Amino acid sequence: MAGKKRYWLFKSEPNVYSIQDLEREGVTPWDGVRNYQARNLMRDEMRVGDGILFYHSRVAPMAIVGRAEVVAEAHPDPTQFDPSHPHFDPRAHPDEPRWYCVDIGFVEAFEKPLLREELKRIPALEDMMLLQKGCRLSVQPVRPKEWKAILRLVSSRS
DNA sequence: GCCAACGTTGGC
DNA sequence: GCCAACGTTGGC
Repeated sequence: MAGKKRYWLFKSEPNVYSIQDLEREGVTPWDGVRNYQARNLMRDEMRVGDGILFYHSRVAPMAIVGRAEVVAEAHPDPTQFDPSHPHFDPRAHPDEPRWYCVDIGFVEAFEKPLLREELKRIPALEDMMLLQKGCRLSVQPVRPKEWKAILRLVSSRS
């Protein structure tokens, strides 16, 4: 039996990979993640069909800019084996991969991005991981009530 | 650009 | 296995 649908938030610097890039490509492997906590979430927790909020970080204005979904479960991140790639990891071997990634598919780009500044003012999002001080996790879980609050906000503005 | 918060590495 | 040094992330 399939598990219950879960929700996630993926951070990305738009100069590196933006929601427009995802819209153009349709599907992309979320490679290059080199953090064990994020890897474990992708490898062990994510299932096809899970919802993803796409967040633009380190840019003004920082915002949730769209929605994606998990379209393929975790597989070894190919960039770890490629010596010419910036994310090459000499400690990884094909028979014992160290890093994994899921594939994500574009769902929608929000007409009006939800700015970090306004998210901070929404009571239902008070405990959201994204908004906690010092949270650097680039792939993180989102609670169902947070997902609902955010989608409600999106539909109320379009 | 700054720097606090955090994760990883490596000497012991 | 501790922990200081180092590197990185990412909000501001």
